[in-house]
Amino acid sequence: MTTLKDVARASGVSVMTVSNVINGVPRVGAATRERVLRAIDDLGYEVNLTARRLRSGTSGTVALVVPRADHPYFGELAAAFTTALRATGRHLVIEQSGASKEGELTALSQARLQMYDGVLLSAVGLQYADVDRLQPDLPLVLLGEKPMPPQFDQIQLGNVEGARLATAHLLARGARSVALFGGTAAPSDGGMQDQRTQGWRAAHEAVGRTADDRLLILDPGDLEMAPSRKTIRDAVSNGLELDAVFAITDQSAIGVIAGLRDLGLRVPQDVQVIGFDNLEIGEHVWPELTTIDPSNDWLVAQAVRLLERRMRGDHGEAEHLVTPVSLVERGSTR
Amino acid sequence: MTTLKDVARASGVSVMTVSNVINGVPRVGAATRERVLRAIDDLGYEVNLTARRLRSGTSGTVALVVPRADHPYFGELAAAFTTALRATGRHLVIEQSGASKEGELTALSQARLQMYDGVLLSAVGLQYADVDRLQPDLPLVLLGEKPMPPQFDQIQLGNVEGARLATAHLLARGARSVALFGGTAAPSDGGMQDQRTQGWRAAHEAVGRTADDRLLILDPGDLEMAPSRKTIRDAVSNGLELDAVFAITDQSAIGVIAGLRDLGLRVPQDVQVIGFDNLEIGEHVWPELTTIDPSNDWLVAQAVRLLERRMRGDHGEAEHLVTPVSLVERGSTR
DNA sequence: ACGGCGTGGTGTATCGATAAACACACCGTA
DNA sequence: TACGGTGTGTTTATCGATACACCACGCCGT
Repeated sequence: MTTLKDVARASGVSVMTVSNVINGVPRVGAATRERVLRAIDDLGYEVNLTARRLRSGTSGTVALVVPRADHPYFGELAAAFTTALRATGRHLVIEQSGASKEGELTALSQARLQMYDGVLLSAVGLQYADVDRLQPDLPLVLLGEKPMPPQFDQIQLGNVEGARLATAHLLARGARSVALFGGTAAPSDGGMQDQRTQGWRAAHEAVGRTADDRLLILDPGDLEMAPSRKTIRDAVSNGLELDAVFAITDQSAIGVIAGLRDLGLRVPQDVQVIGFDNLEIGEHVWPELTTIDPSNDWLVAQAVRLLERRMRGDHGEAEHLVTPVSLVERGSTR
Repeated sequence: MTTLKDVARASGVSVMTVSNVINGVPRVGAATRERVLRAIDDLGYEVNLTARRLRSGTSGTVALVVPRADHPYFGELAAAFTTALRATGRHLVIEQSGASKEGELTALSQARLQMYDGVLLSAVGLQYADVDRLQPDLPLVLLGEKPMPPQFDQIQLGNVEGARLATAHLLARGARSVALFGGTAAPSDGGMQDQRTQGWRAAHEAVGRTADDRLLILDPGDLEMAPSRKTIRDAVSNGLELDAVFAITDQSAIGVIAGLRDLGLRVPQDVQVIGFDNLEIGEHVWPELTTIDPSNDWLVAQAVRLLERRMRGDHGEAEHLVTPVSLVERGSTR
């Protein structure tokens, strides 16, 4: 590998001058600059970023900590962040936390280790207190789904509002028994599933009804398609009567639709289904999936903006944002 | 940030001794080691990987260069690699090349820049000669879909065989006009699309027929769902007669199925459809997608194995592997 | 003639970790 | 007493890039 020293020797100047040429420092004469540039070209020199990083104390890399990288929602998120960060010349490294507190803490400690310039943390297992203990100067944006310490920037999806919108849509379309797929029985950590459950209840109350807890179907395991499919099938076979399902994620909604089809039920004629996330795939499955759009692009743009601000050293007031949500009506509801 | 120096000062020894304790070098007395470990604990010291990297000349990261990170196939690939590499303590960075030669060359030059320990390159735009020029000691595994210089390790999907299998399946199920969606008119770069087109032709010849070039529908743009859907719709509306489609990827197959449905055609009764990639989603859409399984897990495992070998400095003969493929029969074919 | 100043460029120390050579006390043995 | 070996630590140099202080030189005005 060729280094500054090689270039310096080849062009008969000091390493410092070469460094200055590379960084566009104006105290280099035109002739010298010419000579150095030619040498750089001849030798095919490229800066060693590791060295530059050590010197500057930055890494040019941002970590995205997610529970599972292979879930389509996080896949789309990761791709969007990769693109958004490239515009600022930074790289994204994905850390999988396995949705556990330990995994997330490890990732954060790794974060210091790797000298990431910033961290985007999709907190699932971490609690308020865990995050509260973190050094407050770490450029960290919480994509948290639950209440988190105010000293950190934070962007939440409009979970309650989105779930309310979804449920209200089903009710408005004549549904009488709106099951909630993937909810939580009792509010526990205030996380995403809690919030969407809350929206489901709120929508019922808004029309003077009460959500029926027997229609609350618990998360069958990471909300993946295959277990979701089996779970809804078992629930309905066991006599659960429903004419609509609000599935807490698009991924599980696709599983739910598959499960209903296994039973010979038609969507939306027999059972209406609505999801949450607005995955690209939802537009092309059959029936096309009605869903809630959580404005992911907006979330990504804001997260990058906030992170850039922190990475520039701004220690101003933390921002707490909630994404706008909207209903995307397609064929899986009437 | 606390450094070795701080720990050394706190425990009254030299930095080198601290370093030795951390790295388990056995030339440290038990009492001293105790003292140092306590200091490390007290100060919450963690090694600075950037410095270690500069010193050791490695980076602990591997780059995966793909055309588009947001395509589900590459998403699944990236997640699988992230997991596989974590087992060896390494990180994955995803570089998007935009499927262009320039993008891929930039990524490779970046690769040197970033001092990646290795590169997994899904070559689309690069030609034989471009890759041939690369320094042969770069730990590089080509996930290339086309013929590449023999000095590099290379894993190809069983494209020809898979496409043959897919087409043969359709023919065996009584299809008379098997369209190829996303093929290439004339072999150009020997890439994935050429190879799968070749398999489509081969399957026809194997049963004494000749593939009809009017049934060859060109790639409408990155094989994404929305353009695929529109393209198949236009083709059929314009009078193209077909009773089966081999879509070159699952992603486009899902678009094709949606497009056919737009026209009121039933899958598989009116038109059978088969894909290629065995994406997880294919199992849960309706009709469930018949497809070719390219053994992705096998590919990932082999790629990591080969890369590890190179990163260990092995300069032995390069391996050229082809993944085994198999037919996954589901509901989109009869 | 001489101090002052701008231009162009060079040494030196530093970021944090580590390999390799070196220092030194202590022991047994000839 | 002299000498080699062993067990523990320390010093020095280095990875490659860069911040900062400093220096050489020519030109100016007084």
